[in-house]
Amino acid sequence: MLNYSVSEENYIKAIYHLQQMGQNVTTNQLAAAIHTSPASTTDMMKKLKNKKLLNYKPYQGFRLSVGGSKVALSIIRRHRLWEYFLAEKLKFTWDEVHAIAEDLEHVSNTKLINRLDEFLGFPGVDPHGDPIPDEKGNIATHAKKCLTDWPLQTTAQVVSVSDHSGKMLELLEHKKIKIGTKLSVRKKFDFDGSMEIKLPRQPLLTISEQLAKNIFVNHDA
Amino acid sequence: MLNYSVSEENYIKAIYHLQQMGQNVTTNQLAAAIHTSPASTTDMMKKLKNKKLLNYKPYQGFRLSVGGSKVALSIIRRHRLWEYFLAEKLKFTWDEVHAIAEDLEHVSNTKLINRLDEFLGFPGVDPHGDPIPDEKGNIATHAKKCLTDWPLQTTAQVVSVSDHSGKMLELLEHKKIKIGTKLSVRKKFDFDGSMEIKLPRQPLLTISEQLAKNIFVNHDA
DNA sequence: GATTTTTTTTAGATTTGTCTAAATATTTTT
DNA sequence: AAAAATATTTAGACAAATCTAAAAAAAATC
Ligand SMILES: [Mn+2]
Ligand SMILES: [Mn+2]
Ligand SMILES: [Mn+2]
Ligand SMILES: [Mn+2]
Repeated sequence: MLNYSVSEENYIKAIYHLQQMGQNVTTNQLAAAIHTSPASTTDMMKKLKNKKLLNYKPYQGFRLSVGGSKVALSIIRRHRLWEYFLAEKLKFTWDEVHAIAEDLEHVSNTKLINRLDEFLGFPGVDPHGDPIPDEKGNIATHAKKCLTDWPLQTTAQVVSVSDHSGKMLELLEHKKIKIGTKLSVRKKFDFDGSMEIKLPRQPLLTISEQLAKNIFVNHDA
Repeated sequence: MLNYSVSEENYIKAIYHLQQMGQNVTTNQLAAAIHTSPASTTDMMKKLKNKKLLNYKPYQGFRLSVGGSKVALSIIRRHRLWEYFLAEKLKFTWDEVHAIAEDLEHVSNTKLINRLDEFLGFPGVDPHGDPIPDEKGNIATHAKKCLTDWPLQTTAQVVSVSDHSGKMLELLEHKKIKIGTKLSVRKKFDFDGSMEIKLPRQPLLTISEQLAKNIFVNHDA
């Protein structure tokens, strides 16, 4: 696989994430995600189109081509393996790993990444519960659901969280919720969307709708 | 400490190494070391001078300032810690680590590097035997000597090697010489500079002048 | 369906790091 | 001490990635 600049990689990865949720990615969306101007984004889209990483027609938004998706998955693989390394081996907290991995992900040496993967014991998910693509770009798609959409009185297991901030981590630690935690929703209140949840051998907890929106669950494995 | 671009860091590090051996570093020397044109080098020297990292007067060559040396030592610290990680944890061979560390060294997050240092057990030297600066920029200066200058019949210990290529590694492995190996020089031949050396419990070995020039030794610890 | 608003693209500049070719300074040789 | 050779700097250009402001296209509103 060819090599891409740090900028190109950041755009490619951002498009990948944005196109997960919805149709074509728009210029403004991408510009906001990457903190550049829409004008810069258009320039880069032309370039990535030329390199056949992108399907792009002016004014129509864009999607990654098959080749572009492969590149994206390789960047995501690097990012998540480094996140795992930082959390597991260097004892960084959850909210610290993302920013550092944002830089490390651009060191694109295949042998390095595969050796790192092996050293870490081929982890399946990163510290936020997101799956790590394998060398060929295969990525596990566990059908997770937002906690707000989970049926009442049904045991669930936390599989991932979508907010990676220190503030969210503080709250989750206080409530003793982490990736893998089992819980069930006892009651939901329409007034503010808050809910009462039950963890094994713990008193009932109340969590806000805002928190619930950032927690993703699945059936107890 | 401020942040510098990848290019700036590569120049700074190269100057540091070049000025170790001799007086002022010259434009052509540096251009050759970094694989750029002399013109580009002059441009960069002006820039680094402006940033007070360099003492530079046109046509007179350059040396790092105190501040510039600190920056250089911080880059070298990152480089050598990653080299150690790659060799020790990811099982890369000696000749592979340098190229990868050349990229990793530019991820300049102090906390990352200090945690890595701790994780590795605060190693004193990198896989080639070169000392690793500490957080404050202190670097051990063991007074090593080139094997070609070592007195005959005197026990020596290999402390470092200056060629990091796979070809040199192949030869050293064949001769069973590595960092820490004890040896003494039995005989030197003026004709081609070759020498016979003795390792404990091994038959006499002959090595070329070229090899001896890249091996550095010290008194048996 | 015309008008207004929003989105996207284009035009033109700027910064960084690089190059080649030409000019200038220094060093070496005669 | 001139002349020749070498080293260094300057001049001018270019690619990449960014920006702001203006123009053009699309979408939303009336
Ligand atoms: Mn990044
Ligand atoms: Mn993550
Ligand atoms: Mn480097
Ligand atoms: Mn080294």
